[in-house]
Amino acid sequence: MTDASGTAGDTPPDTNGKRRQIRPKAERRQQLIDATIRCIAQHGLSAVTMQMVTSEAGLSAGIANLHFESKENLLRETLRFVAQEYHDGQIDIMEGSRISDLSERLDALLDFQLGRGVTQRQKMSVWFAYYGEAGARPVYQKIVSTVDRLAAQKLEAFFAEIISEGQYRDVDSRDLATGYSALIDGLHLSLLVTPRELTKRRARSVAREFLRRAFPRHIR
Amino acid sequence: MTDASGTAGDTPPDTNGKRRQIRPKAERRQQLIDATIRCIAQHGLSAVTMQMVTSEAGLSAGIANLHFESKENLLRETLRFVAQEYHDGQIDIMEGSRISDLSERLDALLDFQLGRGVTQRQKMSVWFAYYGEAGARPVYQKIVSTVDRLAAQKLEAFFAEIISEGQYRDVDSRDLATGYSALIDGLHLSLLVTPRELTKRRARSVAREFLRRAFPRHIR
DNA sequence: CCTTGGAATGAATGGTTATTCATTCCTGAT
DNA sequence: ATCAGGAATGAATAACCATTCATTCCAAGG
Repeated sequence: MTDASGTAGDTPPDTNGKRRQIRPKAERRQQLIDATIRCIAQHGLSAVTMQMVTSEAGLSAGIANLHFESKENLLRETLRFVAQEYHDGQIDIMEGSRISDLSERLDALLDFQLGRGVTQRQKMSVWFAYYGEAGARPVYQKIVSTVDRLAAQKLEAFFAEIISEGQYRDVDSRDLATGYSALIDGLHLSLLVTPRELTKRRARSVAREFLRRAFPRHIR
Repeated sequence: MTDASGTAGDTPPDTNGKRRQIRPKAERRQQLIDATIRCIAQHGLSAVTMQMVTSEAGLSAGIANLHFESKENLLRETLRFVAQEYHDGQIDIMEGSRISDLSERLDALLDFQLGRGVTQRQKMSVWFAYYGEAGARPVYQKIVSTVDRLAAQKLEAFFAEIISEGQYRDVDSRDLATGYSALIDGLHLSLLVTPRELTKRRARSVAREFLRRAFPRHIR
């Protein structure tokens, strides 16, 4: 739970309090990105310092600048990584060569979006920390937009398939995809900000109801 | 448009470049909160400095500490104000002694939530800036929770009225209220982060579709 | 076993920022 | 008109933080 990254693999026993380790550039970068995610989740984006990140990574002060050149760069790359991870996961399910049945694929998507991996406080915190700054930072907007657009298109195409298979009338795949995405984002937000009012279980049930009203013959 | 506060009234001609003005404490506080909102919207929460706020307010450097004691306090009060403003507006409509017809009241709610006042970039930016930090700041969570809970209850009661009037089956007012709130939040988020992909007009249509599927005899 | 390229370190630097407080000077009361 | 209270100012201060770079020392190739 304390070390929850799905990417950096095992943190080797950092019991080696002294010995200096030399590792490949890519690995160090990922290590620092993972540490940044944890710091943002724990202290908030606006409170994150380089000290905090490097010490969380168990490394020395100057190393983040060595591998990322600047703090801004590190934060940018961290956002890119989180955004990419989320959207890759979604797209993987939607392209769904893995699951052919559309109903099952819908379920899998829901599982992914409101399941363990994504709704971990860590990831959600990071997600919304950047959203919060995006209003004032075109750079962040662009990263999210780029990656979002593709996922939105895939979702629309996926919904179009379902509409066609189910012969649903009076449903526009684009509007529905927009609505569904917004709903999921909003549920993530509630889970993050008011966890007392909304359990994950209920969030899933709410999202499922949305889908059931749109695609009654594909859900339940 | 540049001075969009609904509360602080007119900024008097600050053409008086020199003369020192003494004003009631409450007025100065509001003036500083308004300036803070503008600063957050323009530069992002993490970039806001006291200098920035006080100079945006056209006042001297030390004044924010004089009236709010600390930066943290100023930010906290600013969040409280924005949250209060949003939820008061919502509740005002939902209690709706003003509009007796339920369909019309639904429309009014939608207008408020996705209309000019709320979806101004300024307000949305502030809103999500705080949400972003909320994951790491119990204080923010508490402010939002407190004010949110009441609005959620009112919305649920409002939906229950509609369900009763329309004899809708298979609809749970609580889940529907949760879903609708989440949808609106998510749409605000899209309008903020990816405005290119979503116009206000379409956001309203998406939200309306949600309501129409739940309450077909009350919408359109 | 050397040697060497360059990864990692961490103390030093310079810039930024919240906060303080001695001073100024409105303004309402007398 | 005068005065006292206290609101507002803004220069000074101390803390903090990103970034630099001289130095250290690992590890791969000879």
